[in-house]
Amino acid sequence: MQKKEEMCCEALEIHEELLKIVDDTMPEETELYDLAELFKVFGDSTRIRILFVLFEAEVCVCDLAQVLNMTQSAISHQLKILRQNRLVKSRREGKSIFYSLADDHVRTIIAQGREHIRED
Amino acid sequence: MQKKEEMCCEALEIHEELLKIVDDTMPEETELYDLAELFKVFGDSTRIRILFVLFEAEVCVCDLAQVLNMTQSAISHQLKILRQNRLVKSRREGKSIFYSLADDHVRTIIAQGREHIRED
DNA sequence: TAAATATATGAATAAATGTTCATATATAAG
DNA sequence: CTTATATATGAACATTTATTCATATATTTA
Repeated sequence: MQKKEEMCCEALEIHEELLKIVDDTMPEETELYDLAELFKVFGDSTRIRILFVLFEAEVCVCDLAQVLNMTQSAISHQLKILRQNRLVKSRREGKSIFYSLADDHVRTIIAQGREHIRED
Repeated sequence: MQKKEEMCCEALEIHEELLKIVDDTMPEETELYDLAELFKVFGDSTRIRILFVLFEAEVCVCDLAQVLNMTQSAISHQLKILRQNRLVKSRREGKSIFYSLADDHVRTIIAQGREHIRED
């Protein structure tokens, strides 16, 4: 018999079953961490703005900075985060480095987010 | 003629065109802010874990706390954020309050995130 | 080789965020 | 009406994070 402190809502059976289901379906600790890490990247309006620009064209750092009216340094720092999470890729052309979207998950994720906030 | 400081990458024409496109397609400031706000909610592994539990069942606060091995207070604080962003809804039943997913965007967004991190 | 341009990055600072602790609210039971 | 149970919440603290500033790296041009 369980101790009182370990019980909850007086619903012991449901609790046991829930534990089993969660144990079966909950992703590994590292995957949960990586998922949260990925969504953190989308959780900043500067990075969102960068992504919206890259939806339209391949753009160099200095154009991004000008279009978004931010310093080159701030943009570079954010591009590093986007790069590390494989949301964008880069390509050198002379002195400039051009950035573009890495894949289409970015578009899907942002599209779903927009749908959600539009539905109130 | 533009001043030198305002130029960039010596590619003036492309820059002008980019400005126009971005001006046409970039969402309003408030939408960008709301989007970032929404993704911030997904950017915490505790909230992600809560959502994974709610993928499987409607669960009361105290069961969530036990299953995730966290304090009731911590869970309640996070549920408030999930509620405020309409990712979960709640229903009272006696002394307990049961939480469930608000809609299916949550599943889609998380599924896309998982796909992204799995593709390296 | 030296100067100019484009980008990256480390350190510092200010702001945002998650958890804990104490406590408030709400419902049910005695 | 008093006590117990379930949940919510404000304040405090520690951690994370975005921007700025100064500077480093890399490429092109003179």
